[in-house]
Amino acid sequence: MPDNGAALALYRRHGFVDTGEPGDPLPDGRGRELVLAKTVRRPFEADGLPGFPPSAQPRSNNRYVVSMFPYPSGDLHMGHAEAYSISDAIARYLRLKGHNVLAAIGWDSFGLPAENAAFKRNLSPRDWTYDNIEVQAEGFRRLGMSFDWRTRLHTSDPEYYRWNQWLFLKLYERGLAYRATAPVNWCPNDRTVLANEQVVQGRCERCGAVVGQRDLTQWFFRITRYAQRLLDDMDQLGGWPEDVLTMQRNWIGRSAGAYVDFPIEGTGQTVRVFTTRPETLYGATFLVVADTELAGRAAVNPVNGERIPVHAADHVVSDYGTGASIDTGGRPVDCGPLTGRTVAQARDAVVRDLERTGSGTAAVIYRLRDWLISRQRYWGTPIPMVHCPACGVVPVPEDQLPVTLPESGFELRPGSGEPPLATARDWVSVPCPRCGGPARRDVDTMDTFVDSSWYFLRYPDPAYDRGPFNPEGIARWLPVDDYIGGKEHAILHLLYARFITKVLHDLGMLPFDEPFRRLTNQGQVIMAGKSMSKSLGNLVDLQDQIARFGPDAVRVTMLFAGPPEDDIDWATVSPAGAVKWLARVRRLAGEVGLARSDGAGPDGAGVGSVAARSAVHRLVDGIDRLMDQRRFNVAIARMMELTTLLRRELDHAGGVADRVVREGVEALCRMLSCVAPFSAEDAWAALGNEQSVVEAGWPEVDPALLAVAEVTCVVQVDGKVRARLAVPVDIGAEELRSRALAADRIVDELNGRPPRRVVVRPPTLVNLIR
RNA sequence: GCCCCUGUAGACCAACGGCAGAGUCGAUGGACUCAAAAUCCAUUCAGUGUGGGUUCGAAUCCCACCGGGGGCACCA
Repeated sequence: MPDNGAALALYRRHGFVDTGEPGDPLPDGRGRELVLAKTVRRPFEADGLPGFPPSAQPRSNNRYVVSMFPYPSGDLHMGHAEAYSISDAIARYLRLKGHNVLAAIGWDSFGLPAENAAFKRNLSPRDWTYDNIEVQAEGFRRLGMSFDWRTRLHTSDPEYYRWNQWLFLKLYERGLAYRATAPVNWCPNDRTVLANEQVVQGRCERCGAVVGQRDLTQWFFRITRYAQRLLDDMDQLGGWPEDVLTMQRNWIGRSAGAYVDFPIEGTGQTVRVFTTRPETLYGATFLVVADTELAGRAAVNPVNGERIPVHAADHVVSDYGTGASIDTGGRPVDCGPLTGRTVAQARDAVVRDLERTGSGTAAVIYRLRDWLISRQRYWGTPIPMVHCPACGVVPVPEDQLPVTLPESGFELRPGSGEPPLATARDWVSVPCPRCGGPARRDVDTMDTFVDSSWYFLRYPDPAYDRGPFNPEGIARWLPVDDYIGGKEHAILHLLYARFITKVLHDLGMLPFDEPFRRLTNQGQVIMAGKSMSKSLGNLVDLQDQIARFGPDAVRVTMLFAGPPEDDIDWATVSPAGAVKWLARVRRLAGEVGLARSDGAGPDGAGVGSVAARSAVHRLVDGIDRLMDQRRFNVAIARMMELTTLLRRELDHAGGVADRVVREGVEALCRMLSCVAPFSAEDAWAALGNEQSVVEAGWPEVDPALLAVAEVTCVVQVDGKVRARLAVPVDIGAEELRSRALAADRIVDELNGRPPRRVVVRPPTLVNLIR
């Protein structure tokens, strides 16, 4: 624990005791949050779960919960705590509801930060990465995350990335991986390729030199071939937030229109233009091209033979559409022979005409670009290709995978401008798989988005060695029921994962073609309006918060702050408030548990009130629905309400031995275990239970108790409340109408004049309009 | 510039088109205490960004504007 006297005092006042490591003896038996870690861990680390590894469990009762896996940049931070508090609440809820749940964890452990850190501190990217993973794994245990640790995988393990290479070969076989020239950021001073995030305002992040562009031949995945399916299959994504779907739709950017060829006078050349508005071609005023070569000449409009000028402008992007555009001056359809037709008719007519004369064709284009996967980096998956002077580009045979990274004998930041792997001379030289002659390995590594586009398929059996994933595991768990992650991955990661899933589906390896049924976004944790990040400084330290308030209070604070997708400003929330609530629950459970062990509460005493019992059951039912809707903030508010209700009932009605109170406290502990596992476990044990609360199941609701016999009906006059009536819930419209009209206050109000209109909405509302 | 989301007490957030308040924090008062802390109880405060519209009835649906957040962008 950090030296923080005042906070620690608060923590102790609420009954928490710093008992050190789990397993240490209890000093006084009151608070034992930290000790309880061992209780909470047990079912998920040692005993195993039904249906894991893949067995005969039916898919129908299995639930697969995945949070976007972490990058091991250091210790866990506030953002991790939020994301995994959400996924853990879902996993624990589903377990209580009787599902077999696979809650997976792994690490996205390739990537540039490892290389940067290694270079700066002169150590190996591998050591830095795996040390951080251990720190994070321990952090997750401290937070009480109920992962099944047997899913654990690291994308930087050769056993994992060999399947990236396998995947690459499959895409290559199907014509979905190809080489093309593309520009990269190039720092002339460091003589190295830079990632976009290493370019700050056009300058190299490290040395400040102006970054230029350099053309390199690189590998691409042909995601554009799947553009239409990626768009169409969004119909299946009813469990996704609408705004994420909108973002993906915009990113794909489908445009339907036509290509039109404009002959350029005096050159014999034509310029091809894409337009979404072919019906406006009659009004074309000038042509705009990206390159300056043609400018100043005249183009001939193929629809009417008019001569129009050609301008050059740099706003025309050469790699979108055709690199040329047409300005129609916004002139309307009623030009030339199109007058009087609808836009759709005019469009069809123009396109037909263009196709007939051979000067154009209907076309659909997409904003989406192919996926450039080559990285001139070390800490990534080597691209499994060999360049042979005789045979050209040759794939590494599958049985020679994995192509492992060299451990030594290379430069991480070569001054020559080569990629790091190019300096691993021994590693690079390889006999050509085809002719056996001397050849060179591809010296680039893959974009880490490749790693993350299929990892969720491997979790059910991460040691599987006969393919990228175990088909039985797929049959038992996939697709992912609940996927949780930040909106910063709304486009690229999710689009790539959808793409790769479709490719694997087309390879006959997956029975589905959308990987994630339901997506929950979490917002960011910010501090006093400022976002936290490595570069800006982590304004709030997770470990410090845990030390001050305990893991449960941190989790509850995260979930209670608002809807999951909203940002949390840590300056506006109160972990101390969460501590108080958890302590209240524990006191309740302690008092009720003590009553039993003391033998207090003689039989027949404290049978409890029906009204209180009904209220408890209604709350449980409501919390169930709220959890199901992932509305944790409201669910927790209801749990707090239940806590208050039970306290009142205990103090002023039934007492400690009251059956309703006991039933309510037990239900509360079970539900609480979704969001505050340590405290719930503690309170559950205090009630005298031997088994873990996670095995207790979700509290049963008696439907008979949900019904309320009597409700308050509001009687309005001209929309203003004038009277309230206690009425039976099943009251009929006619009966309610006459009772409302007979109410004293209403009789006075109407003063003998009958209302013009009466709106009756049984059983809660009557509105009289004068 | 285009698209999406969002504006509710001092703060964070609730509210099937039907009584604006479930919950939390803060503040205030009380109980307990020699006193304080902790605990318990109670109270306070908004008419829902602004202006229109639809409706018997609008925080909720529609339109416009203003503020905040996000996505795309000289994208044809």
